[in-house]
Amino acid sequence: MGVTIKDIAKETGLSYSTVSKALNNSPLVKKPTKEKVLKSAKALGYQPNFAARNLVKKKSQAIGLAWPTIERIALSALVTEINKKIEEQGYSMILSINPIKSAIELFKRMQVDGILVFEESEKDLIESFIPESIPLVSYGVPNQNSYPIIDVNHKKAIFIAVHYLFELGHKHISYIGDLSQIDLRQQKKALGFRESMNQLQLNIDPNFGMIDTRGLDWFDGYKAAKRLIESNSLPTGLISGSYDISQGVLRALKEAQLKIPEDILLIGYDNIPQMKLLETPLTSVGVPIDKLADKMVTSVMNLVENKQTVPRVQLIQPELSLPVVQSGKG
Amino acid sequence: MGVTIKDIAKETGLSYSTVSKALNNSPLVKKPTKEKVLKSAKALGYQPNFAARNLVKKKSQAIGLAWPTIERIALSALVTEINKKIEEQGYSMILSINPIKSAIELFKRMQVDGILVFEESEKDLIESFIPESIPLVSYGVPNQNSYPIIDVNHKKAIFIAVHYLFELGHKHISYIGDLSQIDLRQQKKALGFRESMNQLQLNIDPNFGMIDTRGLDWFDGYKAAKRLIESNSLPTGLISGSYDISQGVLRALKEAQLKIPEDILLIGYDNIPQMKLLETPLTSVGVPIDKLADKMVTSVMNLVENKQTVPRVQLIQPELSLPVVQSGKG
DNA sequence: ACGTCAAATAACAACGTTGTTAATAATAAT
DNA sequence: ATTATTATTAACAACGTTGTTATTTGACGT
Repeated sequence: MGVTIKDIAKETGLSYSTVSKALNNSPLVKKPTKEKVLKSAKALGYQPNFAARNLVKKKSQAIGLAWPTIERIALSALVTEINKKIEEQGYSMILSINPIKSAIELFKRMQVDGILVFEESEKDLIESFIPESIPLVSYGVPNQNSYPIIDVNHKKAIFIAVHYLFELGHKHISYIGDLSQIDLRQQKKALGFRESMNQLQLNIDPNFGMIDTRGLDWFDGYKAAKRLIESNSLPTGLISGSYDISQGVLRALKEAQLKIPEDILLIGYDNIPQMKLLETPLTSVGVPIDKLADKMVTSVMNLVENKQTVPRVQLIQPELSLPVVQSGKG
Repeated sequence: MGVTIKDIAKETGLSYSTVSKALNNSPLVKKPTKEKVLKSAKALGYQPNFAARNLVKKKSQAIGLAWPTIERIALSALVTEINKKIEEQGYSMILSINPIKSAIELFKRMQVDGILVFEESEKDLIESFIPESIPLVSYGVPNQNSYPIIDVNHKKAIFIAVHYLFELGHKHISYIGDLSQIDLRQQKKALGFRESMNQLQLNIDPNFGMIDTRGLDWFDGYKAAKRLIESNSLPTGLISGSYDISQGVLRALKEAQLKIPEDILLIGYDNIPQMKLLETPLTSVGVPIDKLADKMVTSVMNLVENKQTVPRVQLIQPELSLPVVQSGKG
C-alpha cells in the first residue's frame, strides 16, 4: 500500500537519504535532482509517514486540548480562538472531549508536543497523572498546582462591575450566578461580590442580594431570574456570573417586559464575541477572549520550545466593555 | 528523558523482546518474569512510545472527527454520542475544528485509522483530497461521492410532520427554516415540505407558508418567528427546520404569549436529548441521535477493520416523537 | 595532466517498538 | 543416561524516517 521514500529512491535511482533531503528542501541537494524527486513523489502519490518522522524527531507539531464539557457553549469561542492562534504558530490542535485523564492519555498516544486543559473542579485528580514528559498548561483556579495555570481575576471582575454600578448611583445591586461550593471559579465570583459590596458599605439583600442559579446553563439563569422577578425585590443593578446565565436572565427580563438599562442595568460576564449577537447589547465584564487565548497559547508554546520558563500562576486582569450600539442594519 | 523498553531490559537483565512481550501480557512469557518486568517498568516510570508502535503496527487505534462549525451547538450532542460509541469500540476520537481539508491532513499526520466528517456545503472540494489510504465516512448529502455518506431522509421527516399535523385536523401549516440555496440539507427539507403539502392538497400561504430564517442559529429562528407573529398570518401548525431554530421560535412564541400546543402546534427537528431540556416539551421529528451515531461509528469501523464493505449511501429514516410530559420535579 | 578542495550524493546508524526465528533451559519419554 | 519435546528467553530484522559520516563526482589552479 504505502508509498515510501524508498520507492521513490528506486524510481529515481537515488539513495533514500538524498530523497529525504530533497523532500525537505535541504540545501545539500542540487536543484535538478530536487525537481526529479518531487515529480516522482507526486507521480507515485507519496504520503510521508509521520509516525516514522515523529519517532526520529520526537516532535509531532501538535497541541492537544482537553475539553470535557463540549455541550456548554460558553467556551467554544475561546476554543476557536485558541485553535487559530495555534495554527498561526505553525502547530495544529487536536481536541478531546473525554474526561481529562483519558484525554491526556490519548494525547500522549498521539505524541502531542503540548497539552492545554480546561479544568473545572477535579483539581485533586489531575495532579496525580500529569505526564512530566509533556508540557501542560491549564485554564483553571490555582491550588497546589505543579503545572502552570492561567487564571482570571474573577474577584476583580466583579469588583469592577460593582464599582461601575455604584458610580452610576446604584444602591440596590444583586448578583446572579452559581453559588455552589464545588466550582472554585464560581466561588471566587461570589466572594468578590460580597467583598466589593462590603467595601462600598452597600447592603446585600438577605433574600435576593445573591441569587443562586444552581447551575451554569442558560436555563438555570432563566429560572433564577424568573424567581427574582416574581419576588418583587428587583435591584436596579444586576451582575450575572456567566455568558450562558446572562442569556437566560435577559430572556426572563424581556418576558417580564423589563427594559435594559432603564428598569434594570444588567452586567454580563465573559467578553466573548457572541456577546454582540445578543439581542440586547450588554455592558459586560471579563477577560477578552483573545487575550485569554493568547496567554494560553504563548504559555504552552514557551514550554514546548522551551524558550523560557512559565510562571506557576498567571492572573489575567478583566476589563469592562460598554454595550455596542447596534446599527439599523444589524 | 524517555525511559524505553531497553532501559527496563537492562534493569531486569532480560532481552528487550521479552520485555515487550511481558508488557503486552503475551502468553509466551512466564508469570514471575512478567511481574518482574511490570514492577521495574513502574519503578522507572516507563511510558510506551506510540510513534514507534504505530510505525510497526500501522495502527493508531484512533478515529478523527472533522467538525469545522463548533460554535453551532446542534451537533454537539451527536459528537458526544459518537465519542462514546468510539470508546466502546476500544478506539479513541480526536476532534479538529479546522476547515475539513486541513483537518484531514492533520488526521493523516496523527495516523488515525479512520475519519468522520461533518460536511456542510463544500462537497465540491472534499472529493479532491480525500486520502485513499484512510477510511472516511461523511455525514452529508449524497452527490457523486466516492466515499460512504450517511444521510438522513429529511424529505420524509418533513413528510411525517406534515401528515401528523394533517391528521390532527390542521389545515394551516407553515415551515420555518433556512431556505437558502447553498445548504443541500436545508433544501431537502424545504422541498419535502412543498411536496407533502401538495400531496395533501393543502395550500401554502405565499407570504408565510414558508418562512426563511436566513441562517441556522437560534437567533435566526427567533427573528423569523417574530416576523411571522407580527404578520398576523399565524398557522395552527408550524414545523421548524432545526434544533437551534426551534429554540428561537419557542422563545418568540412565548414572548407573544402564545401557548403550545393550544394556540399553535410546533414541531421541532432533530431528536436530540437536549430536546428534553427545553422549557416547553416539543413534538419533534428526526433521526434519534444515537441511531445516527451508531450508523456513523459502525460504518467507519467496518472500513477500518475491513470486515465488510460499506454502501456508498445510507439513508436513515426519521421518526416522530411525542413531547415528554415533565414531572413536577423537573 | 595531476592533486586539491568543494559540491553532491551514498551509506549507515539511529529512533522505540513488534513479530519472527533461533537458541537455550527444563521436562518427559525411551 | 540419552534423545525427543516443549516452555522460555534471546537475537535480530523490520517499520519509514532523519542526521551524521563516508564516498564519489566535478571544478579549479598549477
